[in-house]
Amino acid sequence: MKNDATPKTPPQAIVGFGKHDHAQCKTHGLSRAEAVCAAAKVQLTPVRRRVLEILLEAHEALGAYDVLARLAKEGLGSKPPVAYRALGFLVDNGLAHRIEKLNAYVACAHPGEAHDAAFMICRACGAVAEAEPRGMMKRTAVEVGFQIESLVIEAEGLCPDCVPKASL
Amino acid sequence: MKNDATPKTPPQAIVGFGKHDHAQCKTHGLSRAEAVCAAAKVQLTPVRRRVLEILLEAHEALGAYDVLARLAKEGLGSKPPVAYRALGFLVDNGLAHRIEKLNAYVACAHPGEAHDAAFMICRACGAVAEAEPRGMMKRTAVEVGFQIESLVIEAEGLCPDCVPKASL
DNA sequence: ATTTGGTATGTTATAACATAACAATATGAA
DNA sequence: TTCATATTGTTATGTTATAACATACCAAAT
Repeated sequence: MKNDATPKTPPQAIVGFGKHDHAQCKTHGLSRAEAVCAAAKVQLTPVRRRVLEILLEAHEALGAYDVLARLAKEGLGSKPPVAYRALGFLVDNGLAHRIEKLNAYVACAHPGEAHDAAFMICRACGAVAEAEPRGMMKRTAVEVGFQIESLVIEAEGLCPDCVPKASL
Repeated sequence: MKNDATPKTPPQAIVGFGKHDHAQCKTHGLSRAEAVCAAAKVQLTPVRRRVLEILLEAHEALGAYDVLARLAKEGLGSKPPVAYRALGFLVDNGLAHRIEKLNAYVACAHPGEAHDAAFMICRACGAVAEAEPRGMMKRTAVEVGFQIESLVIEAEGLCPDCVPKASL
């Protein structure tokens, strides 16, 4: 069943930069989240579920206060910790990622257990695409004896849609 | 403050995790900075020079307000913009890097023109080692047509000194 | 049925990080 | 000198984040 009555104007990808069926990636994301939470024996509560929906609906990375503003409009919480805790939960459970360069959050493209990710962030339109971080740093780390616990790889630049329009 | 759990005893590396001649890396960093600024026809003013010294002297990444506090003690400026401008100048000219995960700054290990870098950040002692970001994301980006302008690669974990002491 | 323990949420207050906007001053070139 | 530009100083505010504590809820143990 699909409830497509939510056309949020420009279709900017979370997974990639191309167009995609947004309603589908939202429903898919939610059902994956249900499964992940059930498997991990953690609760996808109304607030957490709604925050994930908000991220899935958004066409770009959202700041904690952006999320909070949306929650507040729906009476789901109005104070920073509410948003930060829900976002923290989603990140901890591999359902969302924090983009350090933007102090913002996006729904994970491959929900499952917590994992590293690499992002390509378009400075022009704000689109964020998730990529697989391959080896790279891992080798360097092993060489020097550094034990990687988490890895942030963030590229900023222009997405395929924006390259042609680039002024600078 | 942030990293007060840091044992101030051992000299922790900026370039790597091993010991090193700290006085030397400081004087070397400063002379490289002179050359870089001369070549780029930009001014290494007293404030900027002192901020670079502060970073070179520090044994860990410093927040802008940490830097500011040191400047203030010396009468070189006491308001946030002073520190942020100097740090911005150093980053823009490849003399320092911003560590997104920490909202903090370190002197660059290979001063020269602006360049990407990868960091290994020890969550236990705050030591930060700079590594060379090799290929990796670049290929993924080319494949999808993303034009990388800047890249952040940040690993967090335990440095070689802290692995043995690891409790968790 | 009550207590207890765990998880989640609500709230206050504040810490920590960052920049816009404008004034004052210094520096260098015409 | 005079103008233009770069830098610094300052005020005010904006933005992001968390500590600390209170309350609500549910489920298992007594």
